[in-house]
Amino acid sequence: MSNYKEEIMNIIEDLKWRGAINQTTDEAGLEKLTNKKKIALYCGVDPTGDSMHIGHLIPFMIMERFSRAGFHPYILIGGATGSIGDPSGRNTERPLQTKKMVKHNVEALTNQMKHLFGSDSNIHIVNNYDWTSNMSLLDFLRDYGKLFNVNTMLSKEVVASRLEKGISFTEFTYQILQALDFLTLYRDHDVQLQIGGGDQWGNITAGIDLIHRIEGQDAEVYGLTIPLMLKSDGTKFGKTAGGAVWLDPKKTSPYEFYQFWLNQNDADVIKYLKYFTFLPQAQIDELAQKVKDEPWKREAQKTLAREVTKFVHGEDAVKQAENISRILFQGNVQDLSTEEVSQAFNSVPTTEISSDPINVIDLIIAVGADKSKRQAREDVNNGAITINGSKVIDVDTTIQPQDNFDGQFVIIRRGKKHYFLAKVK
RNA sequence: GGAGGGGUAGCGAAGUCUGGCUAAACGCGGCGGACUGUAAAUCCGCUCCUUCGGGUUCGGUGGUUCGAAUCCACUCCCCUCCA
Repeated sequence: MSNYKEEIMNIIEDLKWRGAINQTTDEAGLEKLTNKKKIALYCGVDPTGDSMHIGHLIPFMIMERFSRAGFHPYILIGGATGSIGDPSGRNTERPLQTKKMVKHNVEALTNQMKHLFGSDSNIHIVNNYDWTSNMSLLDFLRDYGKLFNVNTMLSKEVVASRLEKGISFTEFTYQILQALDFLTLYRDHDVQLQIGGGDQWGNITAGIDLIHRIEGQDAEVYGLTIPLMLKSDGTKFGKTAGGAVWLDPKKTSPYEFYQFWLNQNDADVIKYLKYFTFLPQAQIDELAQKVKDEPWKREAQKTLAREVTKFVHGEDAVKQAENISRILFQGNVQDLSTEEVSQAFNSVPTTEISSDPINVIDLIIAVGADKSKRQAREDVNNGAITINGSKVIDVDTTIQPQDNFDGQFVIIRRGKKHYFLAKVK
């Protein structure tokens, strides 16, 4: 594979091709600047939860692209802004998080990010709590409040849309805090570009305005927003039956993560390849052609799953996920050795059972494959249940846990791809 | 404080006047199956629990009744308008 850095002519051109740009404050100016200077840039993440899901990857992929192209990205964790509440994207007031919770989330997210980008990454992580927490109210009002025109603040879409239902002064002030972040990063780290979701436009321009006011009109700063990621059917990207797809392998196993990407449909897969992988344009175009010519091979989906899993969980996780997938979908579990079972089912829900003979229905419940016996019976009657590779269609079947895999495991499958493992004590 | 409206299964929403035919329409979501490419779309089935006898449900409590989501009383919560 060719080097990403050499591959692209201009980062902005590349982002455009990848469909990663919704709007910019001055595209021509930004393109010119990025051509002659490896600028610093930032995007913010508010600690609204203690774990990241693939939605967080959307801005991160762009940061990583900048990083690989030699730029200097900063990821700002909103220890301050997160304790205020961003009114963007909401039509009601956000419940305040306790300070303790914000702190906990900040720590959790920071750790996850460090892990995601690796210790040798040149992506820096900063926390706006550091420059906000000790500012006095009087300083805030005198130094910055004076520079914000309430009329302008009111006219921002996010605020305007809330005026009817009401917005607290706290949330109203959010844009000032975010503007202050941009200013601080501009001063301390020469950050010249802020990136955010489409709903961040107002906050980003607030920052640019503030910098212009304080540092002068010729301060060269830009904003760029990312389009909302939607599936081709118009539904939200990144949700599955089980909820969000998490980056934490404890919450979403690498195998499940891999499967999520593998299962993307033809209409979306190229869009995701452009967005979530670092593959060069030529290779993606080639894959796009393959989707048209031989869709059943699912080359594009496989590549997408491999690349994204590699980025998030590493090469070994990809190998393991591919291995598990091959066994589960192409082979017969009965052909597996006991050793292979424990490998392949490492990330599958596992329950300990005794070695006594057990009724199928009870086994299904014990292992958590269904939540009620009623449902379990229905699934058996529908032919949805497979034990150790053979279909069970009689609800009165008795399973001998010791019959397979050296008496160590029983493999339960519900439907096409839900596997459960019973470990015999 | 005053006047109205509302709380029904995971969600949305009928049913309440005219009590039983209502474990409760319909839509969404979810699950399974068919088709297929571990896709999308479509189609079919299921979607409170059960030892399959039954049991427990319509904010809560108590009542009327042979019988209540439906009628009555009290109570809690939510929304809108007025003060």
